[in-house]
Amino acid sequence: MKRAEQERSLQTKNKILSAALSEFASTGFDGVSTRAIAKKAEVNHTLISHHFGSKEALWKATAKLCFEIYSEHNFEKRRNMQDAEARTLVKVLLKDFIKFCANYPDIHHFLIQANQGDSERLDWFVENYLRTIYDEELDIIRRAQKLGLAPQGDSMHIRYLLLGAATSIYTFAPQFARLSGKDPFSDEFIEQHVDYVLTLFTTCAKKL
Amino acid sequence: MKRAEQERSLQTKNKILSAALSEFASTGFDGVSTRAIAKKAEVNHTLISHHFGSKEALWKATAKLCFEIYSEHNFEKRRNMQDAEARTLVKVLLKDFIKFCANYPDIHHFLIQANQGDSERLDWFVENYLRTIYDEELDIIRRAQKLGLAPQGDSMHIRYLLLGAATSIYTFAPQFARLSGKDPFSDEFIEQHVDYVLTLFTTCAKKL
DNA sequence: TTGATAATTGAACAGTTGGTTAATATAAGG
DNA sequence: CCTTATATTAACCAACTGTTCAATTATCAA
Repeated sequence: MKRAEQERSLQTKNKILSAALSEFASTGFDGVSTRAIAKKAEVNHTLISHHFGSKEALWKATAKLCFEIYSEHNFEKRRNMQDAEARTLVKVLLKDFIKFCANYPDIHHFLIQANQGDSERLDWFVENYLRTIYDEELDIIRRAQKLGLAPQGDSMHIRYLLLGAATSIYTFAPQFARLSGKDPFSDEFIEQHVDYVLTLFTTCAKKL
Repeated sequence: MKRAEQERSLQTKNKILSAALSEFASTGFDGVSTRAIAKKAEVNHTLISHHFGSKEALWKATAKLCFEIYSEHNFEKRRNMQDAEARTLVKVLLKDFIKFCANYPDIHHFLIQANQGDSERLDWFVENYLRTIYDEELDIIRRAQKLGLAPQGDSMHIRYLLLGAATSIYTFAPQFARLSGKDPFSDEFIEQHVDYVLTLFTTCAKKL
């Protein structure tokens, strides 16, 4: 008779996962040891093998976590907005996307590192999760384009322009902080950042 | 009686440096071994210690190389354009910046990794090179803003928007290639990319 | 050509670190 | 209480780390 998974187990797994996200994000798969992850998670390092089987499996679980955080975040917004006017809806979605980039920089870092590392892992990630996400995102971009809320052109290309504009200041957060003396993670800054990016894209669209 | 450095020595140093740039760019300082760099450079691994002294010193030499590539590239453009009309000059400078991002993605990756790694190394980099570069860049951005070639607002912030928009598709090049089936490094694509980014920024500026 | 110096090589050091496993101990559930 | 789930400890052992040193080869000034 199997026994249900204990609450305790879930907690350790979550501690490990969030440490893994942070570590994989900063140095990539090869740059991080499972021991370093365990240390950050304040957990015995053998528990990684025990709960996830292998480092590779932990990485995949972390990738899945990225996807879930993103999806959940997105889903909630959409549900709350389902009966809004199309124009308002799309604008809120764009705004929220930018805010998400600012609030969850580790997810973006994780993706960057995945693009530098082993190509089989990237293949797996693209086929299992990224393709789904991007299909949805391209849909939003296209709707934004029709409503004059994004520049015309290849929607995939526009997506990367938006992504880059939204994230670059966080990819270079330590550098930016040193050069400007500002804290890019403060609430006021994030609000201002959202305005900058949104203005850049929407006013450009109107003009075209 | 000291003897001049041999041509042979310069060649090995350059082989090591360009391998180091590529390796540090993809996995960062801690993620790469000097042996891996030497292998990529097709050079005996002890030559790194011999020519550069230490891994740390090699990293700094690589950082300097990034700066030099960038400066040289910039300097040449400006010299060729010095008697052009201000508007044309700034437009060419922006265009060239974007093209540079597309053509030298490793330099951008190197910077990304430097922002994830040890903070003392980043300090050193910022104070010795980055601050100089950014002063010049902000100057160009401000001139572009005055001429209506870039959106209004904090010039440092605008700079990061531009940087992100210009580089993101190359930061995610493997992913982008898988999702779109296109080669972002082809000449036609780069031309198109420059158009997208430049249009995004300049038309937005006009509107404001 | 030769002697001195620069450049390269191969071997080795002296640890550290890697992921994983197996045996043992503790906690929780039925 | 007894079984199962979870956590800990110890250990393996191969691979890798940055660096040093003596030995070799290449190059140039004299």
